[in-house]
Amino acid sequence: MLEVSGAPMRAQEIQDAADRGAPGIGLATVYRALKWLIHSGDVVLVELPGDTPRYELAHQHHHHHFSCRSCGRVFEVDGCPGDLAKLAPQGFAVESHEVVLYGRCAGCVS
Amino acid sequence: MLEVSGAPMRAQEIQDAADRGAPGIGLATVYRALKWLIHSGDVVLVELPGDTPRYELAHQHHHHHFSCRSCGRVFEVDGCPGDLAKLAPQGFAVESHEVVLYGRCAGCVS
DNA sequence: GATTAACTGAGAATGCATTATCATTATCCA
DNA sequence: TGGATAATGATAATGCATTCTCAGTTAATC
Repeated sequence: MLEVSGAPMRAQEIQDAADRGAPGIGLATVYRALKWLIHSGDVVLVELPGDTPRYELAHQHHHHHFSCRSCGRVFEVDGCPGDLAKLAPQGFAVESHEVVLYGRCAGCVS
Repeated sequence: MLEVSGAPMRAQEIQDAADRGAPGIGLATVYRALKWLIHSGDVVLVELPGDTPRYELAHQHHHHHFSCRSCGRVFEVDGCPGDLAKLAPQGFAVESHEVVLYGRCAGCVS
């Protein structure tokens, strides 16, 4: 009933996609569905610096994101630099981290 | 004329600080000054996921940020995990990256 | 000191994502 | 089929950072 592509989508993009399958879907309905899905843990809010909020299917595995400066699309990145706790100053307790890569995606590099 | 602490500050915080030194400073003036300073390269806009924009003095050295979940303050972190280009999928060109650590700062850990 | 130009602060206006409102429509069950 | 209840869509309202507006003030020039 709610199609979420592999990449994090903006609420507006989700509405567009939903509207393509079932014309007449309102933004309010999209937000209502997102509210549920986030609450149930099926969807996760993804906020990248300087970008409007996006939503993606909740994955079990830890991952990060790649933002293409050319086309604006956001991709998931499986790898992780690993232990970043040692970067923090003495006495700081690191509980989690976010990594965002910027550059050009395969489609925009060529 | 514009005092910027070691940590990235919100526009509102900058106004508060400026107002303390020279009462009557308006937000408009703060934004006008920021516009200049950013344009001249002396100040950099720092956007952390899910947080309101902050501004910090432009440093030459590459660094990242630590956001304290307890007190909300943001600190600079000198270290860097290094080469993150290998995390991206085949064919993706990584040009830069952002790393944000979350946890508790020294003051909030104790 | 008078005139002009540049700057300032207060508050209105804007843009945007999100939420609330509410009349309408679909669903369910007797 | 009818009536109660829940879901929906359009749109207005909200909250927020930021920009615009404009009258008043300061600074600069002659």
